[in-house]
Amino acid sequence: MADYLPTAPYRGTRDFLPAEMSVRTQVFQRLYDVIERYGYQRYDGPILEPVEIYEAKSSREIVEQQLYTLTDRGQRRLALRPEMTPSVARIIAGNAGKLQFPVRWYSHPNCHRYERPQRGRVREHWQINVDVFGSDSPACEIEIFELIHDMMAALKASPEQWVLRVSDRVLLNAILTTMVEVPADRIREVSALIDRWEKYPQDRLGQEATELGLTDKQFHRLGEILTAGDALLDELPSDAREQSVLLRVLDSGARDLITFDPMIVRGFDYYTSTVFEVFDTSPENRRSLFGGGRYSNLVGLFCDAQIPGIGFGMGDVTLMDFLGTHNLLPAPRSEVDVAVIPVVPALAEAARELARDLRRAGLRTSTPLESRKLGKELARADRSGAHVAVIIGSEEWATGTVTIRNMVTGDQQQIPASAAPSVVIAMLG
RNA sequence: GUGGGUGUAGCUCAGCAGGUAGAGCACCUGGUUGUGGUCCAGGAUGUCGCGGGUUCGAGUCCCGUCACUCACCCCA
Repeated sequence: MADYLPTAPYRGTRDFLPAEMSVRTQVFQRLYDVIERYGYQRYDGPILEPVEIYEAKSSREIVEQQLYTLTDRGQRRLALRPEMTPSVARIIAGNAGKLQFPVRWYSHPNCHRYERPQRGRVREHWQINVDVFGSDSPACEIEIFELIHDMMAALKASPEQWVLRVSDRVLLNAILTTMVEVPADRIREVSALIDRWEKYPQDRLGQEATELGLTDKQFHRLGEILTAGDALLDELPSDAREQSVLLRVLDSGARDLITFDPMIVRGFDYYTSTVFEVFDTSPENRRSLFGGGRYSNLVGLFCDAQIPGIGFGMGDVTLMDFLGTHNLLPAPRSEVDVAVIPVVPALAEAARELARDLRRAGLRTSTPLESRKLGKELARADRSGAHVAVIIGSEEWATGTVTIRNMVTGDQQQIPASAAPSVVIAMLG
């Protein structure tokens, strides 16, 4: 027996058959529509990038363990993009001279990371990226947060099904420095610990805090602060208040769009102030649907210009889990609206002729590729989701008429062939 | 990279004190030579993930391996 090649896609990647593709297309189209309504324009870039653009500012874990890398025939080190933000920063830097800032851009790239696949995580995912470049204004934050709310509304998600949690690294640093007295060289490690605060049990958190040099008193104080919620905002040091973009958002009318949560830190090194994530409130989906933040210096890797950016990524895997969990997935579209079926092979030409008229009227129309019995073709038409069948019989065709069958009710009528497009459209409406 | 669970028909799964492999759904044919979805009658389908071991005999026990899956790490 021959050894066949495997039919399963490479681990962590997915095939999308038409039914699933149809669902995805509908979901994504709703999101594109919302994003474009805010004036964001779509761009794209290469899936391959020089490794160096990730080494400087992504997370260490991604570069060291999750990057797909290769060397080209000219010994250049390349990577399959694990995320889009460094690419878009590169594109912005390379074209800064001809762009009118602030720039609003979005894209929908596939990104690759070498991970162990599990719920919400695969090796190739499709991530909608939305970014604003060239503005430090808190208006960027507010617009992005409003946009996220509109995207979720377009998916018919209700507000209690998800939560937008926001923090600010500048604020967090000030809190750690002044309120917990964390030494400057420990800020980053303590931040990473905070990122895991909800996942680890208290004793493990305490143990790691001790290893980082925190006293029991400092650890206790940290716990108080992280769980204080909005009350924390009232006891902030004044210099933190002045520096934080987020506090200006919280003082605005956009207050109700977000939940302030100092436990949001995020892993990417390039975030400089605002950071945020969207979570499903349903417990089986524990990973974030959106993740993003403000990055002041990323474009600086590529040029002298100081062009700040803010944006987020939204992954298809966690999104589809969310929609599935809350029963928000749209139904796949049918293959066709109408099937034209000749009763005998000799009428195949007539069927194609009529199908041509139906297609010109905008109807998605099929004709049989194989000559089979009428019953077989009707069954096929039914399974393809066609709501209407047009049956072409010999005597009828000779007199210029066809039979129209409503596939849902089974009702049939004879009509002039020339009236078929309008009659079918009326039946579908 | 670390740990747990699962691999039997196209799909969902049953099978177990080790004794020659099953159900439902789907599929095919006919009843209906110009009528699908219902109904009736019949039918096809498996290297029981792979390799080795124990045994008279292994889907069932043991070892290894691969795949899938869940969790950790990290992140969409």
